[in-house]
Amino acid sequence: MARTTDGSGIPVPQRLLAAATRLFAERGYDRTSVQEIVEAAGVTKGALYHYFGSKDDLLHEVYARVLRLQQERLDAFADADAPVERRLRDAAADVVVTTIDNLDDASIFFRSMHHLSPEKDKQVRAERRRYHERFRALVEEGQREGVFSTATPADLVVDYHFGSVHHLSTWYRPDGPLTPQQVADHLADLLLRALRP
Amino acid sequence: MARTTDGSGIPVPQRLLAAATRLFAERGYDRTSVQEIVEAAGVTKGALYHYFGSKDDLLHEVYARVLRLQQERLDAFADADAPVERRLRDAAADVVVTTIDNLDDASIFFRSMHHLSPEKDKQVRAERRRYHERFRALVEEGQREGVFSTATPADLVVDYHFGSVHHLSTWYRPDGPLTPQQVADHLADLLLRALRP
DNA sequence: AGCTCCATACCGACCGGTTAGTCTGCCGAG
DNA sequence: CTCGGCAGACTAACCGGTCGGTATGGAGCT
Repeated sequence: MARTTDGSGIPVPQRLLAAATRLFAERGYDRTSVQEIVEAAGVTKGALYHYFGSKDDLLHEVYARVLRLQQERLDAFADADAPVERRLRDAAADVVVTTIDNLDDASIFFRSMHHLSPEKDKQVRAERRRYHERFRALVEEGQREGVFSTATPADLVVDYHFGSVHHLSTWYRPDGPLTPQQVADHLADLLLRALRP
Repeated sequence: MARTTDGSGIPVPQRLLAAATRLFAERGYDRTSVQEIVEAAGVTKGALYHYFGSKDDLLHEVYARVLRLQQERLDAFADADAPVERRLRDAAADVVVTTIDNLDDASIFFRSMHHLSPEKDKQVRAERRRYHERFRALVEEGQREGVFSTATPADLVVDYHFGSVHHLSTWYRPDGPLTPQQVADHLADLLLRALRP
């Protein structure tokens, strides 16, 4: 067992990351002190600065984890063997579901980007761009095939949809009337309906 | 002349508000010190605390200004004498244009809500809710008349559209290829296309 | 016209409190 | 004996907000 765990069996770095995620989402990055993070994780500052270089590093880790997950899932849906309208719909719905499943991550993502150091900000933006472009490629593919309207530039269509995803952390409440899957279906529907030729 | 102005002729309170708006949008509320604000406005702390009760007050003023403007414009469009699809379209496009025209306000609005004191937060949420409901009423009206699809709950439609408005401050750049009006037309188009029965 | 008086507008040194990050050293495992 | 893993006291830098003081212009009286 050793010193990397307490009674819970979860290693210290992960406990710190989990505590930071929750607190960043709750109070925001600046309003969360490292003291609060280490207390929530049941350790002290020594432990935090043993594993992470700075408070900023912690935030970056949250971003890296989210981006990795979303990119993997998007790639899987985009590479599937199905008509493009089906692949886009599945991808659009999936990002809604996974975003709702990780609403804390989403709040942090969209509210705290500007707290990253310039280099980390650059790195995150680059990865987001890759994600955006993969998604856009799906729209463009459908437009070339004639199954999607070309009235709106693909870039704008992607931003339109991700605006709504972004917005989820503002209004979605787990105790509301709609399940994550229902919301996802509706939002994917709206996207596909807007794209009808 | 007197002491309420410097060479620019703009009164001190407005200079403070303008400086705060720019800085809050640039670096975020917490990363902006009152010292920086007063320096940008060309005064000292004494002046700031003479006109405003707290730093928080300054933020609240920004919100109040934005909310008032948007609500007035929405009411004007919603009350117009025209078919509902036209009124919704105009309102949807207008909020995009005015948001782009005040991108700083928009960044602050969506990124710094949680920095407001509980009471002010409550007040802002209440006004936003009124705005949301006015917009939703337009969608519902069209749905009742049969000119809009009822496949998606009106609430979700409104959140879908405002997600994209919210998102503008993330990606829109004045030096990009699209004018504010062009973006507005496209986004309003997407909304109306998604609502076709 | 001149003088007094006071409200308004603003200055800037100062205070209590908080923060991210550092550093020394202990402890248990191998 | 050594070394990763961590504890926790410490520091230097700020930060929001306060407060006594100063300058200015106009109202009221004579």
